[in-house]
Amino acid sequence: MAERAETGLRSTRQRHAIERALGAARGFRTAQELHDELRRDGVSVGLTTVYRTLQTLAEGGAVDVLRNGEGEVIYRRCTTGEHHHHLVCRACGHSVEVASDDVERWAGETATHHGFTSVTHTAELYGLCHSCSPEGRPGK
Amino acid sequence: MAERAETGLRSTRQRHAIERALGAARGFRTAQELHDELRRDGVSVGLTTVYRTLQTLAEGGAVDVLRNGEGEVIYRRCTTGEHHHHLVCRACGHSVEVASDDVERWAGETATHHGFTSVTHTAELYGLCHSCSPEGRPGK
DNA sequence: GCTTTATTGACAATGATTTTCATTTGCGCC
DNA sequence: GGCGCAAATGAAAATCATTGTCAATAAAGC
Repeated sequence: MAERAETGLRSTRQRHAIERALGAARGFRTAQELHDELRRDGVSVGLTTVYRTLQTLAEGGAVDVLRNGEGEVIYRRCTTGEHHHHLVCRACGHSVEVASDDVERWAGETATHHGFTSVTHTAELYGLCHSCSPEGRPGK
Repeated sequence: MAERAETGLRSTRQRHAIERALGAARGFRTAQELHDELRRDGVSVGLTTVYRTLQTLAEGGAVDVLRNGEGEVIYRRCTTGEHHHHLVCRACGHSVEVASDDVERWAGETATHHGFTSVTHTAELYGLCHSCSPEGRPGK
């Protein structure tokens, strides 16, 4: 349940294709988008396999996992392993990736203070990007 | 599409019940949890109606909408004032409310830096409370 | 080349949310 | 107080992303 890194894990055509597609993508992709792109590329891979492979990669820390505004799971190849959060525009969906050492520290300290372990956290910012902001008018 | 406040909108038993339940709830609720609580309260309201009413309230800005870690939509009565975050135990569901000035400041600064306005944020911590922690064994 | 066993993938199943549509019911009006 | 219509309700069916099932396939090691 926690030992898998080198145990099994065969090198298959499908896994390579999925990793390549993920690497080629600049941003986040849903499993289905990735599946479509592979099909478009002429690579035949089952949707189930895409889902499963992405999960496996995510467990191994090879990809970042989060959710888009609609609750769908989205994946991205892990950029140097450091994790960050997102600032999303409520109006147009535009998103910016932001670092957040402060939040990481806060999460860790708060959890420890309350005796929690194995802590993960979510922190998303929602607002109106400058293109969507009604200038000079404070929202709501 | 933006004019509805007084147009239609009848005052029904169901809508009142849902609003009351939301007000009584301390934190976020999924539509289904709310539905269960209403049933438990002896109030008969259709699940469909709960979903629809929550959507309507959300559109009107009366409730905050976000998603829990599993991608489910969760609602909370809009408390534009003070807010806090939650540290939730993954295993038993126990939750602790935590203040977080650091996060508030980070959210504000980050948003401003990127030109966003009307920013709100969510920050939830998920972990294992000390009762559920496998002592001495790091998770996963 | 052969065996073992992880992997694959078509299909069924799940579960939250939405849609459909016939019935009910606020609410303004007479 | 009674009518009528559009909004609201809700049970059941439809969606849709995701997960489970399981027989067939194909790496890796011998």
